[in-house]
Amino acid sequence: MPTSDRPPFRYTAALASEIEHKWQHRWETEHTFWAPNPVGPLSEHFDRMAGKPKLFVLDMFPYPSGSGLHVGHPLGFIGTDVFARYQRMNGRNVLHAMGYDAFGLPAEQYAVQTGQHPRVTTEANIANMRRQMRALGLAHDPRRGPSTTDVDYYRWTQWIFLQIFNSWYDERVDRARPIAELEAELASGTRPVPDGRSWEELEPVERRVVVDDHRLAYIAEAPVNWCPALGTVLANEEVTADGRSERGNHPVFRRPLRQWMMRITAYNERLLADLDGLDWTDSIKLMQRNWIGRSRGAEVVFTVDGPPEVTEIRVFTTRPDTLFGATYMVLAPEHPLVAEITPSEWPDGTPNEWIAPWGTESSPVDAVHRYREFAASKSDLERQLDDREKTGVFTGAFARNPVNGEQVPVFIADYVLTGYGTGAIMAVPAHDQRDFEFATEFELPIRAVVQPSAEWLEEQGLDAGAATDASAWTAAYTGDGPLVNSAGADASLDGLTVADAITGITGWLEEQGLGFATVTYKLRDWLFSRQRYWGEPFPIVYDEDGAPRAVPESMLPVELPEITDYTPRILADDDDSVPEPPLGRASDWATVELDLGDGRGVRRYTRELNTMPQWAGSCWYYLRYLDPTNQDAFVDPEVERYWSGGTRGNGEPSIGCVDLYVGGVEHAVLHLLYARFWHKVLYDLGHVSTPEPFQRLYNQGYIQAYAYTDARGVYVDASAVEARDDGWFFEGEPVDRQYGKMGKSLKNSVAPDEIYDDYGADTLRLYEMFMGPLDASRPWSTADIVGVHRFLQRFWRNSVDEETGELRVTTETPDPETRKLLHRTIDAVGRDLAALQNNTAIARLFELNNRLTTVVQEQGEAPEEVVQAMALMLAPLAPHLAEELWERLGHGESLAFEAFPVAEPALLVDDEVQLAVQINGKVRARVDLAAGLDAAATEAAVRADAAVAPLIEGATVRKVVVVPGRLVNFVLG
RNA sequence: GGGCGAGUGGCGGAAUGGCAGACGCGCUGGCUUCAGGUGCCAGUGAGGGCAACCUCGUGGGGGUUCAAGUCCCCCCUCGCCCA
Repeated sequence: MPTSDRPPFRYTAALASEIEHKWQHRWETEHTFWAPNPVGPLSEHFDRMAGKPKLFVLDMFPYPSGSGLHVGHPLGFIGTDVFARYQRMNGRNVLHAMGYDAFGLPAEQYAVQTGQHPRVTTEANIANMRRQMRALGLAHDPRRGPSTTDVDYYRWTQWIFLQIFNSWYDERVDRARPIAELEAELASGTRPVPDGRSWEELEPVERRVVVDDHRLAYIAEAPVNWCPALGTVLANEEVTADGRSERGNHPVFRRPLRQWMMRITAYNERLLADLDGLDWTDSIKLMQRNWIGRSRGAEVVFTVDGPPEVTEIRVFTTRPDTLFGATYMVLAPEHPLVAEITPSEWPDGTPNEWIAPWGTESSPVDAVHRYREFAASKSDLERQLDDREKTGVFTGAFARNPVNGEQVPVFIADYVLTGYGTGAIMAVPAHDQRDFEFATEFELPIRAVVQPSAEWLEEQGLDAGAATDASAWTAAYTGDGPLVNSAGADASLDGLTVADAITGITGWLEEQGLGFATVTYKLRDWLFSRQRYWGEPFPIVYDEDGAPRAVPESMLPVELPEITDYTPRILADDDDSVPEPPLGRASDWATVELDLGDGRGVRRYTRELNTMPQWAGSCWYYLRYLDPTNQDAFVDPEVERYWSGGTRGNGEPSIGCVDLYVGGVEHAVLHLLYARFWHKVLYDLGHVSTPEPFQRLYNQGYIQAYAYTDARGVYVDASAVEARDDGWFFEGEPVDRQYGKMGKSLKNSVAPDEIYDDYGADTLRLYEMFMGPLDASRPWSTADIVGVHRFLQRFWRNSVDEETGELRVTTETPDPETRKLLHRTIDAVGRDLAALQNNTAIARLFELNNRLTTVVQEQGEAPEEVVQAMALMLAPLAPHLAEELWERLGHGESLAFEAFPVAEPALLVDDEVQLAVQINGKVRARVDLAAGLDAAATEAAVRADAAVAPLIEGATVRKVVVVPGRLVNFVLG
């Protein structure tokens, strides 16, 4: 509310709001940011884009939360908007849009509590977020904002699932192929049936099993993380290190269940190799590589003697060189051979401590059973914690070490995981820390086979005698050294280095048929089903033979049925509880009569009752942005080709679809890995034209905020805390200050709406971009906003009379100094915006505006040349104010497509430069010289300078370093 | 424990190996048609000096270099990822 003293046309929150609403409305009604496709329904005005290169800018898909946006959320959105607007002014056809990743637990949990259908909550949340986004002035194409929960969207999620389901990975050509081609190869005999029989011999059901075993989406009985409280299974990544659910912190149990899996591991090598062609930071690439976890090693065959027959146990080891040091073996508790090798009686002389923790009175079978139950209560992550006490139990079986025929006891222990390697290890306690701890716990022999360095022995306080005798060691030695104690009847490794020993023993094992070199990966197949309601239904039905059958594409979408109770249920209230998916209660829907078009006519089927995980919808949304209204395809191939590929920053061809992808580092692994995997499948099947989804990835930082706790440790409303010299106070009481993520729980959220009310959206945008580099996290400070607001206010005042609202610009040429600064600013701002360095671009604009303020004070008017260029430079950052000034300057059209100003090169060079003159590296004088002098002329001129001459007079100049245009350093002797 | 990244005024942050602290907040002083948070101008790393200037200064210690916030080694602290 303007008070009497406030000029009527001052740039206040009220005026900003008026301008912002006006332009948001104009952009919407004039379709300013509609990015035309080359063909199809969204191709209107494509001719205007003829010859312009495309640019696809993408933000990570937001989840529409019930509490709406706080000021931390839009940081990346503003960053991409500034970049997109800048590139639009540089002549690119820019696609920038925003959809919603709207399936997921919060809406469903709210539904469980209130009975409100998740769709109602979800749509209200989306509407609220759209309103908040629109108020930010983001230049999105509003036609391209799907939600994963739209039936028209998840229809295509289901379609992609079917593509994956109907594919297999052909190792021979290293790509996915349609499953029909596999069937043809099996039928023709080009490809043998795995069990050696011929295709003709197989019953139809058996044929299905063979084929289903190859599919990229398949059903498997697998140990999963079952979370009864959430009523669903979780992916490993959704379970914390202490065995609880990441969401809600509920206990999680290991449990074998029939689940949908995605064969992402088929793509291990390509997911690794293709990272090389992406413009991602090294740290993100490293995280992906670590997650895939490729390691070379050898598979070695150990044998367990008798009854009834010899059993082979395959172990994977990265250290086959230490084979002579293997003094026991460990199988994962879930290993399928455990039951087979476990005898009914303990062998004579079994040490008590091997079985004691699980009951000395028991038989091996009992002990193994009890231990397995114990292990099932632990998550994979928990089981791998180094500092955990090692637990395990002796199975009663002994295996034979292939290199020396030694008998070694076989244990099961939860530090060995089924999913990694072969689920079995040879334990070399002397050279593996976990094995060492286990061996110490169970008093197993520890045999040194790699001689430690003298340095290590000294650190451990051991004498030289301990080099080949590990009995006194207190830790495993994992370094390099000559092999010792490693001679058998047929092979000796003694004296070799670790690397040579690995090569040597691997070769020997291969010759003997006892092992071979191999590679394993940490990455495992992706658990793809959830026992939830609010997700995409699988387009899968089962008939009486139990095999999954695809719902034909023509019958998509398979819509979510209406139900009234969303509560997860457990069918039995004990350890063997089985999840009952909520969809099981939609009995009309769960059983269906269909003609699958397979020639068998209408039959009765039951539907898959699980739903897809939230990752599914976010795996491909960027592709739907390209062609969101297409009813015949998930994206038109021509449209996809148009927006994909292109040129990288370094001029090389792009292998990705999206040119710039901005989002938080928390998605560094899972989302990016899953999306890359789906994209590669689609690529193999010919549905997309690039092998990768995201060419350039940029991780924005976070806006964090201070939070305050009172004497009880309870968070208090941060906005009501006042800072005094002696600390922070809430309602007069002292409080403690902490620093953390902005959010409801810390009571430190600031809503963008508050900032619009006090300053306007342009100020908020500018502040978020100015407060630091986009990739750094920094604290929010509402008090600092006034700085950028003042800048906008001053620029406005420099251009528009605050009393009359009239423009106050002159067409006269600005003075030379001002022009020079203008062109330097243009040069710097252009470079900064292109490099996403919006903070320094804004600082340059401040400097130019400060100059402009002086000019206006002196002359009463602003040079139009400067105002016009500044409006254009400000357009990506504070678009509403820029548009308003542009219009007042007499332009009829939006400046969204105006060319960004270009600096005149002549004005970027100085005719005179100031050089620093250093004596022994310290600045002692400054000298003004004509620009462009070479080193010799510079030195001569500097020596001749009156201020410099006395500094070097009489001294011996040992060396002179001249950096023309910058400095001269005299090194005196 | 391993890997990656970061540490610069009271605060947010600038600096192709070349004059540290751009720009903004805050603070100090002043101006105004002003009671008041968002008007305007100037000053503002620390210490010293009336001054021009001088000394010190980018987490700590060493090194490379004519020259180091920047490169190398060790250490400390924080963050993230992995174990």
